[in-house]
Amino acid sequence: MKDNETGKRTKNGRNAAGSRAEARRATEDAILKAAETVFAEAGFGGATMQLIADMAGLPKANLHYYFETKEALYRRVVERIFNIWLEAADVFDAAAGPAEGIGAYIDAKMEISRRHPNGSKVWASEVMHGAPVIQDYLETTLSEWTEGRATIIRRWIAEGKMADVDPRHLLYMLWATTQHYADFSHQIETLNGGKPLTDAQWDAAKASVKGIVLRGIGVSET
Amino acid sequence: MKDNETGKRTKNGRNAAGSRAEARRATEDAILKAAETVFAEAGFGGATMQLIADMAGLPKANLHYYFETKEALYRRVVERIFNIWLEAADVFDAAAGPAEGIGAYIDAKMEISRRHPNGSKVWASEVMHGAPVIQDYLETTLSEWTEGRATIIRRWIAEGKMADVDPRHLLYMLWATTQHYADFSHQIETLNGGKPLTDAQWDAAKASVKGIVLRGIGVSET
DNA sequence: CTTCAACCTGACCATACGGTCAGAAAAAGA
DNA sequence: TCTTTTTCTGACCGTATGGTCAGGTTGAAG
Repeated sequence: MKDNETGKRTKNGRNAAGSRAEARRATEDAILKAAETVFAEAGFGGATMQLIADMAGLPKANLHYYFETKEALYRRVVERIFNIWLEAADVFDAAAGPAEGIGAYIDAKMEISRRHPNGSKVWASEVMHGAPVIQDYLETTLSEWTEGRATIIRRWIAEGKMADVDPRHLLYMLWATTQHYADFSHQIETLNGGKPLTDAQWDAAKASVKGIVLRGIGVSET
Repeated sequence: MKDNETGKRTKNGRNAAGSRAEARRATEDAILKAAETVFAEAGFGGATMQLIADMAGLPKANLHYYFETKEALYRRVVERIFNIWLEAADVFDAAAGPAEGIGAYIDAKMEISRRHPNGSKVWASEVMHGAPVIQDYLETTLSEWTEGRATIIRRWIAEGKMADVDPRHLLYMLWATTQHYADFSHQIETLNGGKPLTDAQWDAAKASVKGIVLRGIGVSET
């Protein structure tokens, strides 16, 4: 490939300014972003390094300079979305009661589905295929997270702040309903006349989910 | 529809139970079942004809005698689960009101998640990757199905039998929550101490989902 | 029995994939 | 400037995959 850009920039023009470390991070980010898209669209088995390289605008061999293997790259993509996923928990912990906590959690997770649909899909795909690369996360971090949140929910129930429902199944319902808008976005889009949800429709979706769930656990919406 | 075989017997009077047509169907079924498992575990891209052949106990070349290509085989697997999926709608239509109809629909779909987890995963995977082979189903059959059920729900709302919720988002919630128990079974299993849900736990899951959803739409459980 | 179509399969093929590597180019350091 | 380190890349390689095919086997029909 030829480089006929102005001399000041680096060859590919991507890392015009900044230190070596910054340039490295920027390239890694570009690769990770492309990989997320390709893995989401084709699955791990269907994705090819060549496709990821093309989408990132790099030669394939360069990918292997930044990420040893396809598995290593995939793992990084999965870890990335898992962290975003976990961060949504913060709103849960800070809440005084279920209306606030669960309502905010639904909002946060719906926002993740909207902003990171590809990451959600990669995560769903990974778990669906038996979590071959993040089984340890499920057994440690996620397990602890779930137990912690279940404890909070049980306390709210004991305090009479919400109906007596099984915390586990409530959490599964929250995950399922919110992730559905990312993982099945194509189906939703098709049923929406082939068009993505508008901002207003996203708000309606959030309101609908919150409305049913909160009423379902005996909490009046705020 | 298959025309009835003449029921003839072989010259030596042997039982004709294993007629040619029956044998063919049995082999096709074995292949489809193996394919469902492999596609569910590895995704379309990760699945190999060799793996499917091994699981079905046939030489690979034999698969191509029954199914022209990998895609054709995959399509048949997807169509199969889609039909099972649609059948669950029957309980919806026969119902007099939401408590009955939606309650029975949840039960039916939870039962599908339990009995056909692999099929559910293949379906989810297909939709997640943009429905490359069943887009037409989404646009025709599923679209009509959804509109029909939405109409029923709107009627129930008009008759004051349930709260005024958006039928679409209610349906998405039903699909999401029930399918979650199939698609994310591995995660649920891990969070359940590494063991599959017992019969009692499945009953609890059903009850929990029905409880929250029905209360959420202002219907007292029956 | 003989015939014939349906069924089955080992061996093979072209392709595409993940990954490697020698060495060029660029940047940093002296 | 010259040297060293990091970054980049075209060309290449071994392997595994989806698919093919010629020829063998089976069993029903006549």
